[in-house]
Amino acid sequence: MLSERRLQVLRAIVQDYVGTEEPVGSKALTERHSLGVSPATIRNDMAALEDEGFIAQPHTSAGRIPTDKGYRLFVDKLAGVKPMTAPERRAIQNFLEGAVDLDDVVARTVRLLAQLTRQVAVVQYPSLTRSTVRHVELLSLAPARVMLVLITDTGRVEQRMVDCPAPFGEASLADLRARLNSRVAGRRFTDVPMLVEDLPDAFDPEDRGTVSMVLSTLLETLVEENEERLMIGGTANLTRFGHDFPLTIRPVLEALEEQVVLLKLLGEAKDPGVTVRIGHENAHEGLNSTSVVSVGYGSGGEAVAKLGVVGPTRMDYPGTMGAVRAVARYVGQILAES
Amino acid sequence: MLSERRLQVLRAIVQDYVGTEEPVGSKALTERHSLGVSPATIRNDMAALEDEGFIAQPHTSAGRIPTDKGYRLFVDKLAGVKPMTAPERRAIQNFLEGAVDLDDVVARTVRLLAQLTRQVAVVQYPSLTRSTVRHVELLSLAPARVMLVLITDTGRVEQRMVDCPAPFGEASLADLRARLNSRVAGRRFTDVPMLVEDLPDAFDPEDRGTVSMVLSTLLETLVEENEERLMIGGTANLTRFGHDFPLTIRPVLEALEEQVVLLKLLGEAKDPGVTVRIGHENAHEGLNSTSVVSVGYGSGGEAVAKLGVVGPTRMDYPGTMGAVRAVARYVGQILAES
DNA sequence: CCTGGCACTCTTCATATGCGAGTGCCAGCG
DNA sequence: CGCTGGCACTCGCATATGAAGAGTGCCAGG
Repeated sequence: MLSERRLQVLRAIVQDYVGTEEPVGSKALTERHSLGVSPATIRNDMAALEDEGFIAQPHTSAGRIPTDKGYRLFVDKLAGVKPMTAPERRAIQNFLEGAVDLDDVVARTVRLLAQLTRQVAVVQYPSLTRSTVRHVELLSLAPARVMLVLITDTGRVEQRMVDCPAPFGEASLADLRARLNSRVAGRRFTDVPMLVEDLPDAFDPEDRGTVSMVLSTLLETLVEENEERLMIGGTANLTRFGHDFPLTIRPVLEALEEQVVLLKLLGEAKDPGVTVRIGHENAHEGLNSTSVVSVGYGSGGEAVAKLGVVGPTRMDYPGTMGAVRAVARYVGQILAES
Repeated sequence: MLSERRLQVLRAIVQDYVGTEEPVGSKALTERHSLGVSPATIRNDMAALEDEGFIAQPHTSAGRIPTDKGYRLFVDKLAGVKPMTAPERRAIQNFLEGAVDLDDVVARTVRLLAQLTRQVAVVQYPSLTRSTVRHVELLSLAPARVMLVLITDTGRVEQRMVDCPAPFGEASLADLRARLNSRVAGRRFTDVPMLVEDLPDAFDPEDRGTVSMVLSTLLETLVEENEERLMIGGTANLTRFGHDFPLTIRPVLEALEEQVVLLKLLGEAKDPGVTVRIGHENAHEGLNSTSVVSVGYGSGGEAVAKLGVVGPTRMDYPGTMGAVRAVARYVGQILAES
C-alpha cells in the first residue's frame, strides 16, 4: 500500500501535468506544492510510484507523467467531482431552456458540453427501448401504400413506408389505427410485440396480410431504432491534443465517425454515476490515448441515454466530470418538462 | 493571353503538384510530361506564369506550386470532369440502394462521398422550400394539447407541439385535419400560407383560436425548417491535409461545425452544374486554404438541396467533380423512386 | 526516514557546414 | 524570334557538433 504522502505526490503530478502538459520533475513539485519535504525525498517516492506503474518517464532524464493506471487511481481515490459554480449552472440552464424540439435539445447539449469541457462532446439521442409509445399514426398514401408514423414520449418521430399485399380501405385503416393505439399507446416498447400479437385475427381475411405487414413494420422500427443515433461536436478541440498531431488525431476522428464504436463505448458504462474510461481501458484502439467521461441521463429517474466527452487522458478529470454530470442533470430536467 | 504551351505547363504543374504534394521544378516537368522542349524553355514559361499570378514559389529556389488563380484557370479551361468508371457507378448504386429511409440515404451518401473522394463530405438534407406537403397529421395528446406532424414528399417528418388556448374536441380536430389536408396536400410549401389563410373562418368562434394557433405553428415549421440540416463525414481525411497540422486543420474543423457557414457556402453556388470554389474564393476565413466542390441534387429535374466535399485546394479536381456529380445523380434517382 | 550533494544521462537548442534542387540569365543556334 | 545548354547563385534542408540544462539515482550523514 502506498503511503499517504506518495498519494499526495501522485495527485500533485497529475495536477501539474494536466496543467502544463509537460513532464514534471521532483524539484518543480516541491516548489509548486507545499509537501514539506525535499526534492530528494520526492525522488524516492517517485521511484516507488514508478515501480508500481502509476507514473513513467517518457525518456530517461525527463520528468514523470502519469500512466493510465496512475490516472485511474487519481480518479478513483484522489479526486472528487468538481461541482459547477452557480453562474455556470445558470448559464447551462439558460442555454438549454431555449431549445424548441428534441433535435434542438441534443444539438444544444453537444455545443454546451464541448464548450464547457473544451473537448469532444457526444450525446446519444434518448433511447427508445425504455420509452413508451405515445401514438401510432397510419396514413393512406395510395390504395396499397400506407405510411406508418411512430411517436414516442420523448418526442421522437419515426416513419416507415409499408407496401400492402392488397388494397386497404380507409375504413379498415381507421379501424386498425384505433385498435392499435388503444393497445399500445402509453406502453413500453418492449411490451408492444406481445400486445399486438393477435391483432390480425380481428380483421377480415383479405385485410390480414396488410395488417400483419403493418405490424411487422412497426416491430422492425422499434428494434432498428434501438440502434441509437448520436450527435458529436467540438471536434476542433482535438487540435489541442498534442504536438505529434496526425498520428494522434487521426484514429480518434476515425473512431468518432464510427457511430457503432461510440455507442458501444457509451453503452459499456453501467455505472449509475459518472463513468470514466481511461486510455487503454477503451476497447477501441483509436481511443487508446483518450479518456471517455460519460453518464446516463433521462427525463425521469431512469436513464434513457448517455452523454459524455472524449478527450486526452491528460484531462482535468474533476472539472470534466462535474460538467458532464451537471449537463446531464439539466438535460434530464428539460426533457421531463417537455 | 497565354500561349498554348504555357497552359500545358500550368496543367502539368497542377497535376504533378496534386500527385506529389511537392513543389515541381522545371526539370521534373520535362521528364514526366512529353512537352517536347527543354527545361530552360519551361523555366521561361514558368517565369511568365508567375508574373501572371498563376503559380508561385514557396521560397526562392524551390519548385512552383499553383496559386488559387492557377487552380481556377485549371478548373475552368484545362480540366474536364472525369467520369466515373462503370464499376464505380455500380458500386455507388448498390451502396445507395440499400438505404431504408431518408436519414439513411443521407448518411450513406456522406460515407460514399467521403470514401470516393477521400475528403470531407457534406450533404444537405433535401430542402423543404421546394418540396410539397404530402400530409399533415394532427393528434390530440390532451384536451388542450395537439401534436402536429408534417410529412413531406421527400419523406421528411417534422413534428411540433401546440398548446391550445381552449380545449379542442376530437370532432373539430378531425374536421380541421380533413380541411387542412384537402387544401395543402400535394402543394408547395411556399403556397401554403395563402391556402390556409381563411381556414379559421370555417370554424366555431370558440375553436378559432386553436385553429389559428395550429396554422401558425405549421407555417413556423415550414419557415424554420428552411434552416436546413446537413450531415458531414470523412473528417478523418483532414489528417491528410498537410504537414503543418494544427494551424491548418483547426479552422477547418471549426468551420465545419458551424452549420450556418456550411449552408451559406453550399447555398452560394448557383451554378446548375458542379460548382468549385477555390481557396480565398470562400468567404469564410477558416476555409481559405480549402476548396469546396458542390452540386445540387433532387428527386425530379429540380435541385432541392446541395451536396459536396471540402478538401485542400491541392485536390484532384476532375476526379472530385466527377465523383460529386455522379453521387448527386444517383441520390436523385433514389429519392425519385421512394 | 529524510536530506544535501554529486556524478551521470539524455534531450534540446543553437550554430556551423555541405549538399542538392532549382532558378535566372546569357550567349549561341536554328 | 524562340529554343537550348551552360553556369553561377540562392536557399532550404539535413546532418554533425557541442554546450547547456533538466532531471535522475545513489550515497553518506543527520
